[in-house]
Amino acid sequence: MLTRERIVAAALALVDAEGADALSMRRLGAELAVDASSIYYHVPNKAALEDLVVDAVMSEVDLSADDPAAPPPARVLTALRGMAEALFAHPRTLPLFASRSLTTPESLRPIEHLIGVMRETGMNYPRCVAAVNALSFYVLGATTAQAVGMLEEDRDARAAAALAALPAEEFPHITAAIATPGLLGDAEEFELGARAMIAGLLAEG
Amino acid sequence: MLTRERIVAAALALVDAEGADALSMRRLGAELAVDASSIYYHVPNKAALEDLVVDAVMSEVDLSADDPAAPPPARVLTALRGMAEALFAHPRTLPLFASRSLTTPESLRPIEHLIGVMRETGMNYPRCVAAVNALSFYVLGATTAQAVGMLEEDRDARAAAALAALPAEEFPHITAAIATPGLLGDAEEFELGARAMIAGLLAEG
DNA sequence: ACCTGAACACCGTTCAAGT
DNA sequence: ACCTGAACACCGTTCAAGT
Repeated sequence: MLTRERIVAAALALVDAEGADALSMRRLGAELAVDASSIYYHVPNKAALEDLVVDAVMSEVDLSADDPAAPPPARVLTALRGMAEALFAHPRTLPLFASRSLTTPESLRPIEHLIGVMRETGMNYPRCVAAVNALSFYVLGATTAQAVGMLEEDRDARAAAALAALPAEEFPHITAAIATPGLLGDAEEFELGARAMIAGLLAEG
Repeated sequence: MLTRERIVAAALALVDAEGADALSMRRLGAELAVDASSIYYHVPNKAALEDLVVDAVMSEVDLSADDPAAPPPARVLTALRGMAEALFAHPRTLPLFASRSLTTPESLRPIEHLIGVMRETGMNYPRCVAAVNALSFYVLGATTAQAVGMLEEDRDARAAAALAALPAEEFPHITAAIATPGLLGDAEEFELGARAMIAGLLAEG
């Protein structure tokens, strides 16, 4: 029996293994030993399926490390770490996050959690939402930047070549930045940026 | 005569008018009154074309408002405003930004500029890059959030319906946030988040 | 040098028909 | 209720051939 769960699990596995471009209804059907058209009985269309893949990844976020007694900045940092961990476990789904949206209660739980923590600082809702939005995009950005290294196959040699070909006189900083080895590990870099953003966003509350 | 410039201009116009999904080599060929295969003489493939569309938008960023004598935080804010303005002028290209990368000198100029300004605070290169990365993703995130309102056609009614259907007991904050009218205009919200991030990122320099 | 046409190997989606 | 098969209207990319 085909179920929505089986379909989503197969779709996520396919994206993990071969990238977002490899996800097609026909290919997915083959993977499930079923005709492509059968999928439409369980999922309205491909866009909805992509939403569900994004939901599945976001549902893996572990919020159990939260200590409700800790100060808000520490709690937010813990939550962001949890998000980064889940995203990093599925780097090839990252492009989907930008164009798709969260649709299930399970996947919206981390967002609910973050708004709740921000809220305890006395910030009003519109500002909480803006702050959570900024933080979420930071996590997505930092995770994407880290994933670039491990996904050379997906990555365009073109982009790297373009950076390398940049005239050093006109682009001294980019040139120098490329030449400077990352003094910080990825994890430390993530922490630094996250702490900075949290401090900034909570300071003006 | 077909040129790379004409192709990119037509591609950007097409995405602006009908969204990123409408961009196909065949459709673009029709728009240029040329066979789809002719495009391959000027651009290696569709991924490269999408890179060039992203480059074209980023090249529109106006950095002329920069005052080199101003303090770094003010200069960074000015640059982010310029980026947001350019992105907001082409909201339907935003999904492309997440999956494509900048490849031309013109489009990398705002990045070079930002790194340079950060650099004047004495921050080392890896941290400058991390900071600029975080700020860029903030601009992308904030712009995307703002664009959602004006692009209902692209937007899934599914996403909105999912939020509305969320059980209020389990998701009190999201429910409340939806019900709370945006007290801040989009522009003010962008400014607040941007100032907060800049303050946070420059503070620990 | 620049463009075309045909071909190859794919797509997403619908819908009558089967069980 | 659940799945299939065929069909429709598309795709990206290649490559010999034309001018």
